[in-house]
Order: sequence, then C-alpha cells, then structure tokens
Amino acid sequence: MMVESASETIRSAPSGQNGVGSLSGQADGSGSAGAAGAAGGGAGRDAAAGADSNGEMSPADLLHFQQQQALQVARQFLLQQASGLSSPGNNDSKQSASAVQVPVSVAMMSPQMLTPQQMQQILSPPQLQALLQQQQALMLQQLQEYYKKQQEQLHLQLLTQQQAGKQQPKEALGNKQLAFQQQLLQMQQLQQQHLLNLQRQGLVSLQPSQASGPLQTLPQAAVCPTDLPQLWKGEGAPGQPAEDSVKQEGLDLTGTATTATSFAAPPKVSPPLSHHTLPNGQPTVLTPRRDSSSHEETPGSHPLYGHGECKWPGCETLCEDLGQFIKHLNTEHALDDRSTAQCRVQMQVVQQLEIQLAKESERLQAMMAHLHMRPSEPKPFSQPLNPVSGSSSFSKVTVSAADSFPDGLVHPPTSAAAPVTPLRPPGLGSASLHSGGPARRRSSDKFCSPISSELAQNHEFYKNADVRPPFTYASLIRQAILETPDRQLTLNEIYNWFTRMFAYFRRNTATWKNAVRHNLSLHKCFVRVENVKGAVWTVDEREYQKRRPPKMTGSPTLVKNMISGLSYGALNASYQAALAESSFPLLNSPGMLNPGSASSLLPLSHDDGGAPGEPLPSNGSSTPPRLSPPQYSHQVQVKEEPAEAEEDRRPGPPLGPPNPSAAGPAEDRDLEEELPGEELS
DNA sequence: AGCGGTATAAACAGGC
DNA sequence: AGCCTGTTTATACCGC
Repeated sequence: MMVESASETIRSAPSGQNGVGSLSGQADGSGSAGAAGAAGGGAGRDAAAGADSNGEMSPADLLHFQQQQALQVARQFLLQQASGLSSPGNNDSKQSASAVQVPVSVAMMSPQMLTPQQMQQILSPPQLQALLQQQQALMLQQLQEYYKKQQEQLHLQLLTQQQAGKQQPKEALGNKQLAFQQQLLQMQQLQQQHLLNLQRQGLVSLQPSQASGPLQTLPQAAVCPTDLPQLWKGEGAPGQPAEDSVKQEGLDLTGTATTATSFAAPPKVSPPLSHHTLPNGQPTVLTPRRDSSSHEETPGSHPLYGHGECKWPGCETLCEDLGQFIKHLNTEHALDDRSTAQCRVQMQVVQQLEIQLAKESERLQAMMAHLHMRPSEPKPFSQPLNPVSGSSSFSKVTVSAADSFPDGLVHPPTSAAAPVTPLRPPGLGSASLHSGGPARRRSSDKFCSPISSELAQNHEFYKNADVRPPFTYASLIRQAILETPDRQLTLNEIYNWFTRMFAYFRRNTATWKNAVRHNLSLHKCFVRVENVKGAVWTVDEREYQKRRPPKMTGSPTLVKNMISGLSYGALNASYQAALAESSFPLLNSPGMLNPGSASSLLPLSHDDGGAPGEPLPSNGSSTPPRLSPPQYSHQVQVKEEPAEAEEDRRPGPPLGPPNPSAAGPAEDRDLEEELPGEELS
C-alpha cells in the first residue's frame, strides 16, 4: 500500500532511494531497521520502499549497489587486515607490509562492526582520511601482489601442464583449459565493461590516465588474491585450478594476458620443473621484477596455501605440506562449475576493489593537487568581496564577507595533512547513509566539519556517489547561497545547486525539494528577498550562527573527544588547526581549540551580528544580538520587499542569468557542471 | 522526560 | 488546470 503520500513523492524519490536503501541496508543491518521503523510518520517512505522493491533496479541503483558492495568489501578487507591477518603462517608478502601499515587505531575499530556513518563519527576526518588512505594503499598493494602471484601461478600451471601433458590426454586438458581460459577472458571483458559503464555513468570518474595507473598495475586482476577470499568467505578465487588444469595452452591466455602484461616474460621460466617440487619460493621462479620483496619470503609458497591450510575461499582444509595441498587443490578445487563460479566471484571482488581504488586514487590526486595549489577552489568567496564596507545596504542580504569565509571555502590549513585528505569519503559510509532512506543524522554538520571544506574535499565523491551528504538542509542551503557571488539564489538555483553538487539529490526530488522549501521558510536565517526577477534567498549569518552555537557548546566535550580521541598526533593537530581556521561556529565554543582563532571567527558571526540592533527584519527575529558583534554590521536587510533596495545594488546580472550556479566565478562549476538541472530526478 | 533541532509529509495559498 | 513557490502544521528521530 502506498500511502497517500506516495502520490508525488513516490514517483520520483523513493524509487531510487529505496532500491538502494534496501540493499545497502542489508549490508549494514543496523540502519535498515531504523529506517523502516522510523516510518511511523513515514508511511510514505515505507510504501515507497515497497514500491521499489517490486521493480527492478534502475541502472543507477545497480551502480549504487555495486558501489556499496565495493565499499563493503573494502571495509571488510580493512577489517581483515587490521585484525587477524597477522596470522603467522601465511602472511604473504602483503601481509607483512599491510599489517604493519595498518595503524593500531584502525585495528581497534573493527570497521566491520561499524557502519560507515559510525566510522565517520568516531573518527575524525583526518583519521578517517588516514584510514582510508591506508586502506587504499593496502588494497593497491595487495592487488598488485595478488596479481603477481597470479602470474606466478599461471606460470606454474603452464609448467605443470607441460608435464601433465605428457601424462594426460591432451584433448581433455585442452578442453578444460580452453574453457578456463574462456572463462577468464569473459570475466575480464565483463570487468572492463563494467568499468566502462561506471565511467560512463560518472560513477567512477577515472580518467584514462588515472585509471590506467592503478588499474594497469593490477589490471584485470584476473585472479584471486588469496586473502580476498577470506573476505567473503564463501567465495572463491580461481586460485588457479590446480595444476591439473594447467595446460599449456595457457599461453593463449591472451585474454588474460592482455591484462597480465608481464605474462610474456614468464615463458622463459625455468623448464618444466614442477614448482611444487620447489618447496617454497617457487613462485620465485617467476617472480619477476616487481615481485619485489614482498612476498618472496613466504615459504609455503602457494598463493592458496597458507599456514597449513588451503586458502581457497571457503575452504580451510588442512594440508600438511605443499604437496598435499596441491593434491587437495586438484581434487577439491578442480576446474568445475563451482570453482569457476567462485573464481568469478573473486573476480568481482577484485573488480570492485579496483574500481574503488581507481576512484579513490583519482580523488586523492585531485585532493593533493588541490591542496598544493589551493587557489583554485577558494575562488568564490575566498576573497571576500567587500570587507567591511558592505554593511550598509545590501538589501539582498549578503553574508558578510567574513562569513563566507568561515564556512566558505576556507580550507583548513590541513593542507599540511595534505596527503591524508584523500579519502574520507563519507563515502565509506555511503551504504548505510542513505541506505535506510532518509538518513537521519547528519553528523558532521554537528560535529564540526565545516561544510565548505568538507564539501571541497569530497566534492567529487558527493557528486558522483549516491551518498547522502552529512549536512543538514539548512547548512547545505546556506552553502549554496554563500557560494554565489551575490550570496543569493532563487529557489530554483538552490535546487540546481543541490543536484549539481550531490548525486544523492538527483533523485527523490519531490522529497528533498520540499525539505528545502520547508527549511527556507522555517529558518530565520534564510531571508527571502524580492527581486525584480522574482525572489531570491539569502542567508542571515547572524541567525544562522545563532542556532549553531548551542550544538557545539552543548557538547564541546564531544567534539573534543572526537578530535583527541584517537591520537593521531599530527593529523589531529593539523585538523584542529584547520578547524580553528575554518569552522567558526564550532570554535566559538569556548574552550575548544584555540581561543585566538575563535575570536577571529567571531567576526563572522556577527557580520550579521553587526546588527546589534537587530534590524533584522522580518521574522521576528527578535534576535537578540547574540554574539557580541564587532562592528561590522551590515547585514541582511530584510526579507520581504526589500527588493528594491537590493536591486540597485546588484544589477541585474548576477541573478539575471538563471545560471544557477552563479555565473560569475564559477567556482565549483568547474567541478562539475554537467548536470544542469535535474532531469535526473 | 522534556527540549530543541532536524527530517519528512502534506495541506494550503498565491502567482504564473 | 497544473506547476512552482512559500508557509504551516504535524509527526517522528535523535541527542543532550
């Protein structure tokens, strides 16, 4: 039963969301229940969900789902790394490396248990970033290693095959091998297609160049990383079908070969010796160049064999020695449907990781680039228009320059932390975030992250990922308005900003638009100004600031904990500094970071504050002058009719062109202009 | 438990 | 009439 609400909402909104939601929800588990339950009022929502379920997933949903999957996998992966990996025996190369890299803090958090959201809340941005970064590095590393191993295995197979060939009827082998190869080929193709699709849809924005980077190295990872299997225990890695399957033809792995660049090289490999014979380092045989140090040491030496047991996904059979293991491999994991299926799954896992990796890498690059030369972003307000002067007449309400500053784009000096920035993608949490449908808590808003910096950093992410941004509507609206040169936007422009900036808002339009309107009307901080062209919305910073303090003050401790909680030394420091600079609101709270900064911040608030008197118009903002305001005053003038006044001030241009994003300084435009309006909804 | 902030849904009104 | 824009009201969650 769709509820009445459904009428409008459903058609647009729910569909996507739910589809995804349900999926992701499962992943998280926790969230789903909440969402569903929440429905109390949200009958509509539920209904929507139902509606959705019936249908198939839209491409977008599918993508989303895949994304979620990838994230999920990544999370598990991380967990695995953090926690147990260290099992002695098998630490393949990667292990050593990876294990070491994973910070204790990470290990302690057991990612798996946390929903992305929780992770975000628990970890400070910097930490999150660091974590993600590490994760990324690990993934990359592991993938590379797996890749190598795979190659080795293939070689091994070839060798064994050669031998086997003598013993077994070639035909049989040939067939099997062919089948296997085809399978691999298909997988690879699939993988590539998938990637392409993602790219096309903008989900994965890898540029060829970038994509090539990571992907190339671990290209189509045709095969199974030993560890991965563990991730999703059930599945399997192709782990090379035992030697028996090994066939000579293997060479034509062409298909695979494509991926495995190095393949060619191997041939030279030692003769027919069966590797197995080699106790450990057999891979060594192949170990080509990059094997690098890493795994060589591993004694046992079969990617699928680690401390005495078979590492084939879902199989933990104990094998005393390599020989036994190999037998086991041949018998239990021969080339059959099951193994193939497992292999396929493994492929998927790898694929997802690759995609994610590519994506994260891209983001990282962008972020690094950005940090190194920040100039680009700040454009919009960074340079405050009119400093003090402005006070007087902006009928339109302009947010004082200062204000802009605050949330505006200032990017935290974090730059220091530059390297770190990369990921923090709220993304991780994505699944849970929107999964449940309307995510309820926009934590970050409360915590601290200055929306602007947060946005700047994860811009790409929000743009492409169907993840609900962790900000309140009010903060988003404000951001949208502040990003505009004139600090004013029409309702429609606000809508456009939302859709342009967040993939999440490309769906459920009826719902969030209603919310936007609701927020505009509800919050005193948003002032409507009549304009020639119609009406525009502006932000009354003073009002806006007014409402925030409580939060922070309320739980300064919380914030503090958050920050200090995990000792991430440097990171914290940088982050704090960043906070100090960028987020005033937060800082305002007394004890927080450093008073100094806070004070500096204050100004902002008052910009409006300036109006001690409270000219604040309209709404009864009988707002008492909250922050002692410095002297600047200027502020908003009014809400209703001020129209005229403003007009003069701002010549038509700004608004004029419906150009939503404000024509002028296209600051973020560069980011992505693509989506103009919201056709998507 | 109460309160404040926020989200969502929806009714309603005015304008185009 | 239909859509957009605004305003309001109601309800539910969440965190303090």
